[in-house]
Amino acid sequence: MTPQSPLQELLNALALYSHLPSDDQQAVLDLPFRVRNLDPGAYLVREGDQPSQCSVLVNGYAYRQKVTGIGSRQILSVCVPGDAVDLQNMFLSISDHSVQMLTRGTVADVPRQAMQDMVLTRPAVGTAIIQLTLVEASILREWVVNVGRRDARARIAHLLCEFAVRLESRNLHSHEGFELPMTQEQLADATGLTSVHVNRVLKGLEGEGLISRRRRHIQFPDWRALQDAGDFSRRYLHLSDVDIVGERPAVTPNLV
Amino acid sequence: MTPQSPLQELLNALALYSHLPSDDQQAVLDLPFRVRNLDPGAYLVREGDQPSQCSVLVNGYAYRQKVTGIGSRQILSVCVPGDAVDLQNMFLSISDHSVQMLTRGTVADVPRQAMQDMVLTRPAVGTAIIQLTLVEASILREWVVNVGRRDARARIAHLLCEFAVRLESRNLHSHEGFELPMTQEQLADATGLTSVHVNRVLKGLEGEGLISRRRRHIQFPDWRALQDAGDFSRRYLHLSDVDIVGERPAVTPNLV
DNA sequence: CGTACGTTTGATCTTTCTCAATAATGGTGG
DNA sequence: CCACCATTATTGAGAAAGATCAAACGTACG
Repeated sequence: MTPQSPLQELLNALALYSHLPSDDQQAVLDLPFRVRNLDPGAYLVREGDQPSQCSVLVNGYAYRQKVTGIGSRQILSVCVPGDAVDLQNMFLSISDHSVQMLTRGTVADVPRQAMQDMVLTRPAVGTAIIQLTLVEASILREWVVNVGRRDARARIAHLLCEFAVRLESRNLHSHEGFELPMTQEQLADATGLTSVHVNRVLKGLEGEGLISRRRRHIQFPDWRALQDAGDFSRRYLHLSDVDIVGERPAVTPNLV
Repeated sequence: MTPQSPLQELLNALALYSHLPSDDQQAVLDLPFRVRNLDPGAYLVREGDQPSQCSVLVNGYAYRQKVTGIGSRQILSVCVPGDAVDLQNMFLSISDHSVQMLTRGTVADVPRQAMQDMVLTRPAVGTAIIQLTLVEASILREWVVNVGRRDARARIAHLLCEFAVRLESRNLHSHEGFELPMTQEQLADATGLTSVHVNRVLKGLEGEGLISRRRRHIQFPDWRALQDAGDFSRRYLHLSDVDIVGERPAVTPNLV
């Protein structure tokens, strides 16, 4: 509603894991940046690049990706608004993967040096950024498990659960379900399957009453059953173990 | 040869990615710690734990691991001497995965607070630790690709290549090859395969002349061909893009 | 209105898993 | 030093999940 800095989203993301003192918050908002509007498929970073800025996703979705020697693609994670897309590149010079827009959207480019200075001189911000990075690593570990040790049905169900909870934790979707910003082929590349098989699995889940679909809009008529099918537990998202000890069901009231 | 602090290994690991001023080096060596000897299979951290110390692997090997609801195990990474096993737990309270010893070995437990203070008050150490964490994340991304988009033969070949290069970069094995510290079942859990199939693939690689084996000792008669089979490029290990720009073939003279 | 992209469906083929059994190997106690 | 036991490695045969190939169908958009 109210006009706000594009970097407000970044602040929200950081606030998920730590409380930032208000001068640190201000420092984040005062970061220099330049805004860009991007189309689906546009690259934010390319594998091998040595980027001089750190892009923050302001709105829209993006994904991390790597391509094998024989040309198949693996999607490594989906970035949501507020994600700092290449923290990696702040401390490692050469990017080891690519980041592309999934939907149309906007990013704010922050000079690498400014971001780095802030992380190193403001312990609270540094802690928050490290926490974000560690949560991303935790999600990555869960993806290894998903792709390595679950069958197709569980992989898809797990991905849908993860996405729903992550969106919910950032207040990006309503109880009604959400708009999945990916094609079935992208879903396949995220789960290590083929698009043909993804299609069949989705139909299967729909037939079982675990999801319902109208185009890419997904709803969860039986959230509990979907979690079971996907062997999903939100623990690895670390949504409530930094500030608050124990469960905090209020975060996703309608999904518990 | 010379008696040295158990934390020397940690320092070596940090030095791989940054040059540390000598007072920072000393600060690392001055960290308080307690040493423990552990048998294979011993847990360093359990999923769900809230550990109060950060363990550094001094010698031997360990692995990160998660178990799915139906009981299958996925190995997420192999830790080598010098790895700080739970940096995660320094900034996130609840561990999202387990770490177990692969071989007999020793760890040095550093109090969480001491480690955290050092990271936050010494920018050079903080930078080095963040770099280590980011390289681990990069390796994790490559594992997602490996498990998600490569066939069995490539997965095994890739794993062998990665392990060889990582050991080499820390001077932990000779040109002759190395002692693989894993059973075929653990290899299977690392690659999302079954031990039966791992066995067949290993025999296949041996038959093709890409590796040779005497028990768990692996040699590489045709290193180039093995890399090709595994679609392996060491770029994602970030071994030479922090301090030094461009390739530095000296790191693994016999493996290039 | 047509074109491009995404989805859906069917038929067939491969890779990898499962189940089962046998053979090495290393460690241990006598 | 040797016999025994628990692990680990190896091999075979059959089953299954998912891939591949091919085609038709929708839908959005210029």
